[in-house]
Amino acid sequence: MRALTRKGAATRQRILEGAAALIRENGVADTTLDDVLAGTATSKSQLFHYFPGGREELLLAVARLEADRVLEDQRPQLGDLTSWPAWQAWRDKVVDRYRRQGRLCPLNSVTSHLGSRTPGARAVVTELMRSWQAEIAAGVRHMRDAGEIGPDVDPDRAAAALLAGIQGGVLIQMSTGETTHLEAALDMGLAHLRAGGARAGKVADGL
Amino acid sequence: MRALTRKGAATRQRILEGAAALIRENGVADTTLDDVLAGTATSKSQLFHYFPGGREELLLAVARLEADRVLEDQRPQLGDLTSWPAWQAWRDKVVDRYRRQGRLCPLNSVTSHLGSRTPGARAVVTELMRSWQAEIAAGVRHMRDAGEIGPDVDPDRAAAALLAGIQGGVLIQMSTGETTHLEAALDMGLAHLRAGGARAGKVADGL
DNA sequence: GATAAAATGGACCAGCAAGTCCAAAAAGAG
DNA sequence: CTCTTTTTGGACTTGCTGGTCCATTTTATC
Repeated sequence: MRALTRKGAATRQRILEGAAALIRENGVADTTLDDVLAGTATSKSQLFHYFPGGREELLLAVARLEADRVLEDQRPQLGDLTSWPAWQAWRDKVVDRYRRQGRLCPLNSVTSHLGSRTPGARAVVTELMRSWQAEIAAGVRHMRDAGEIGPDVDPDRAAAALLAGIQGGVLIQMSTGETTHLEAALDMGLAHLRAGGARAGKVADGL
Repeated sequence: MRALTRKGAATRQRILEGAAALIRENGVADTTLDDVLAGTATSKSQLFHYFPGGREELLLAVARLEADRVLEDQRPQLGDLTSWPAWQAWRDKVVDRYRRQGRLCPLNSVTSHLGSRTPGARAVVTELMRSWQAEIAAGVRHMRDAGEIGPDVDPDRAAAALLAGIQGGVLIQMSTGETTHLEAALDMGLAHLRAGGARAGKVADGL
């Protein structure tokens, strides 16, 4: 049963990407299976052939696709947080990415629609957050080892805070359409790291 | 037409609160109008009598209700950010509130479900964010005037960053179930303010 | 080229949930 | 007490959308 012709694989991919595109444009709620069919020149039997779980399975696949995109769109900067200019470059890339994306956040849209019914949806997001945070933490660790950040800073916790700021910034952007909050959060997070990371009580002087 | 008997007002309220309770418990997607009817001992004609716009209007009303709750649940601490202990108390209250709330975030649930169809939904969130940020900013301003924070800190931008951290922390909690990120974001934000706000890089551009 | 497996087309079904309607009961006004 | 307005009950309609089914065509394999 694990057979899958080249043609079949192509069709599956076409459906998946077509669905993702539609959702990115119109949101999940306004994207029916028939829309996907029409938009990808496929028939219902094809969709259910490649996604036996129907709508739910398709949506989950789209979620995975979008989750991958999120990290990919931050490369290569995300994997190279080894100097302050590099951090700044990453920050700019993140802001730019979400500014382009506009109000719609396909991943949030999909997962909040699948909601609690599908544990898989949560897993996708959780996993994304985990690796995202891990990469940021690696950067913090690098800077700490390089002596740019005080040794008392917990990389994971700092990364968690930074990540939360990003997520919140994007969430707010979904309502306001502005990236103001995203930028403020990132800038504050970076400033805090640069200041040596809360060496409790001590204000950065030299630098 | 602006007639509304005492009995009528009570019924309307019963429907609204019943709907909110159901949504808080089961999420928007799994809450049908019939569920609301059953849960509030009302009939369909009543629902459409008091909410002529049907489901959409009801959901919007629920969104407003939940938005109000968010700020109310932070009082009186939110309005009294006048000392570091007070800030800490507020921080604890926020964490506690969302820890209690658990994975489900009714407001996010409702608005992301109404999505882009209803501009009103966005407006509710935007307004909530605006006043939330304003109250935080007032606190920052107070601390700055008291000399606890450097004069070069932009209260609005600091508040924006803090707010983004909160939102992101809650968002992540919706997947992970943990308040780790929320706490990390708040703690970092407060630490940063406490450290004097150490020159937050960019020039402020307000909201 | 024959046979099996996969891919495709599209009609059809079923259920649900939003919304409509009309008639009856209750409440208010005078 | 009567007349009007509001409130209520609940059956009914309707449209949409996810999902099923089977016949047909195409592709792989030997």
